[in-house]
Amino acid sequence: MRTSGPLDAETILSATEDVLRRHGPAKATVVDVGKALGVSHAAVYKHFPSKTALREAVSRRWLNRDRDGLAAIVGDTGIPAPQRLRSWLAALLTSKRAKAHDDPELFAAYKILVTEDSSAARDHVADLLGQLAAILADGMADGSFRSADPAESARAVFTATTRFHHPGLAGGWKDPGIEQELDVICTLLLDGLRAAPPRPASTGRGGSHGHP
Amino acid sequence: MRTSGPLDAETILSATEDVLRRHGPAKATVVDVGKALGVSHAAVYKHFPSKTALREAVSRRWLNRDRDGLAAIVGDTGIPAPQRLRSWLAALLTSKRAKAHDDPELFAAYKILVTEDSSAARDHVADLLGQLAAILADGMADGSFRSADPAESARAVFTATTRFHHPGLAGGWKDPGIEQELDVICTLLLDGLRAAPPRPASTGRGGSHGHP
DNA sequence: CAGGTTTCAGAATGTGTATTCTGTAACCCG
DNA sequence: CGGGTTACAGAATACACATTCTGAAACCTG
Repeated sequence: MRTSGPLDAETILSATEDVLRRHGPAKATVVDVGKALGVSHAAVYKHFPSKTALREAVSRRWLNRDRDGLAAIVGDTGIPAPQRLRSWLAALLTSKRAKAHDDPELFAAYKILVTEDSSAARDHVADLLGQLAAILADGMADGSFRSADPAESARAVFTATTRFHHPGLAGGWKDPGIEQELDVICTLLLDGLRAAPPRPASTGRGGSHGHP
Repeated sequence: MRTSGPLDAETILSATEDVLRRHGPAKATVVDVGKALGVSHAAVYKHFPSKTALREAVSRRWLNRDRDGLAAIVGDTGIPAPQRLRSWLAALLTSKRAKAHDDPELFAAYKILVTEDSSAARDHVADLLGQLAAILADGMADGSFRSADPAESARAVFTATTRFHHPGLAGGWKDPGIEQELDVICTLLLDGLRAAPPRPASTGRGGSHGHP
């Protein structure tokens, strides 16, 4: 099946992506990948140390396509930060949902990474948090948002929108009202980010939890 | 094993709960429940139409214990709504985490209900949303929160805190910083709920999603 | 000697059959 | 006749055994 030349990592990754798409992460084997390349499975192991590493590399590439799409929104400093945040979160949902729907097998592979807490998944989250933080920092700089640690705020926003991007909750993305649901939460979060700290009287802030 | 008298639903539920705890939802059988009661498995079917119904009933009871504990916080109108909201969410995390940790098998049974979208799970969520809405309504009445539809706001707050109560994400509850993480999000949400609608100029509200 | 091959051990997975479980029915009994 | 029993069919599960897969090694070759 291989047309010419020596095997390189990119070629293997593409073949693996195809195999994964065809058979799914549960049934895809390294032998299949070799077969797709017209090569023995051991040849694949010359380029990747393990099946796991191979799967990770494929997912990484696949996830980076999302990331790069979202980066365009982050970089579009023409529109104000609050709107950009909204767009970014909506686009995150859209692209995740598209992946889950159009590429269920690769999505399943990604889910495995997340449950195994692999570095690929962690890095992806870190990338997204970085993008969020960039938007928030812009907004804080121009006064749209009140000043705070952009990284901490980014994590809060990301966590508060878990239901719209966590792969384990993908089942709920086909819900009809989901876009509006995200909209409501965006509004709530934007109000929270924008709010001036309330009159510093005792309005119940502070570390005390627990039932009194 | 049954000490006396005729079998009633409550007795069966308790026995089932024990069996579930011992064997887990995957291995527990109706025959086991019968054995625990000193009765044939068919006797159980005189009181419950199916194994699924039995599992649901057990989970319902188990979940209602959570709900009743949280209701105490809702009813404690002595403390201001914002603080009550904080306490309620913290207590929700605490009790869910306790259940996941102390009763892993029953928790697994509950997880099954959620993934199957059973009525027991839906009802439980509805109960919690009701409690949240009550707190929010109180806060709106006394001016702590700006006026809005309490039910819609409740859903937003509930969704925004998904990571702290959704059983599918229980793995993250042992995270050391989780209490603080919840705290940060509480603060953000409370600010959002409290915020006066910002100057009605064009600060980017409205239904437009998608990458521009 | 980079980049491929065949071969192999032990782990993982599949397969096909025996057993167990669910849910129903027909049957007792106090 | 409510509340229990045993008996049973078909679905689900467990188990033992055969196959396949992973990853490593030793071995070719331009």
